[in-house]
Amino acid sequence: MPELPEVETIKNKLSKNIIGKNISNIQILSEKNFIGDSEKVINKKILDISRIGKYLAIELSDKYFLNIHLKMTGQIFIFNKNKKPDKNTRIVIYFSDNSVLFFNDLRKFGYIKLDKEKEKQYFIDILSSKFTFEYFKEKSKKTKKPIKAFLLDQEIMAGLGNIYANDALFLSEILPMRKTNGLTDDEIVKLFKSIIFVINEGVKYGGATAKDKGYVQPDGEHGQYQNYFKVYSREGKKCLKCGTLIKRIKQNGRSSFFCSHCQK
DNA sequence: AGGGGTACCTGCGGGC
DNA sequence: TGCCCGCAGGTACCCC
Repeated sequence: MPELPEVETIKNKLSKNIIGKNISNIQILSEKNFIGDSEKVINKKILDISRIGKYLAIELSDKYFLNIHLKMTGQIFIFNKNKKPDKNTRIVIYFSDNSVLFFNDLRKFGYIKLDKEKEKQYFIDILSSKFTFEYFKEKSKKTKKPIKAFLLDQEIMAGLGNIYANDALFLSEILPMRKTNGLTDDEIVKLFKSIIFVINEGVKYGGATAKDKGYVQPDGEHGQYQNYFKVYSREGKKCLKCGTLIKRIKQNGRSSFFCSHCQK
């Protein structure tokens, strides 16, 4: 579920809520969703929270990190200690001030991993200064696969998922099945700008909350970017620019949405 | 090497 | 109503 804007929103809200707290206990309700020795987190203090791509890293005292990936349906909530786990609660972290962190995940793909270092620090995060136009252009010239797959490759640029990749292609008027190294220089410019734009819009609206079981913020608030989708999930609806009906195809097992008139 | 397909899970909604 | 199928915001792993 969550892409860069969703994870960024979670990071920002968590920062306000849990930095400085001490962990008093942890309860693992689903073994596969916690990796590492969970006992080691007890009595650690939360020092900082950072994000790279779709990964969250909670820095603990004694140089430990809780690396978190939410995959499709992971959620993080902060409640007071009276809140009872529900059927999707996989991990509960108790703080000494009587608040709790819930890790909920319907599909159980996500995880919290205790490690001695942050994950994927080599990633080029889209909101970082390392993600430059020169870098983007150089990578695109060397890539033969379809542009949609290129945008989703976290090793190239970290943060885009299916929603924002589709919307960035729509804004730059490029069809998702085009070969990456076949794009013109002008298209590369437009695409780079569109990526930055949609990611920032996603952050501005607090991410996209589209379904009951999907992404919500740690305080239960919903994101609003779903009200600003450009093509994503709009199959059969009118293109916002020209009125042509939006089409959907499958690429590498994922849906791609596009306007066959506006996108070339 | 790089690309595609599948696996990992659960639940929802549509068609018959 | 019930069953079967496709679908879901992600990525690791296998195979060619």
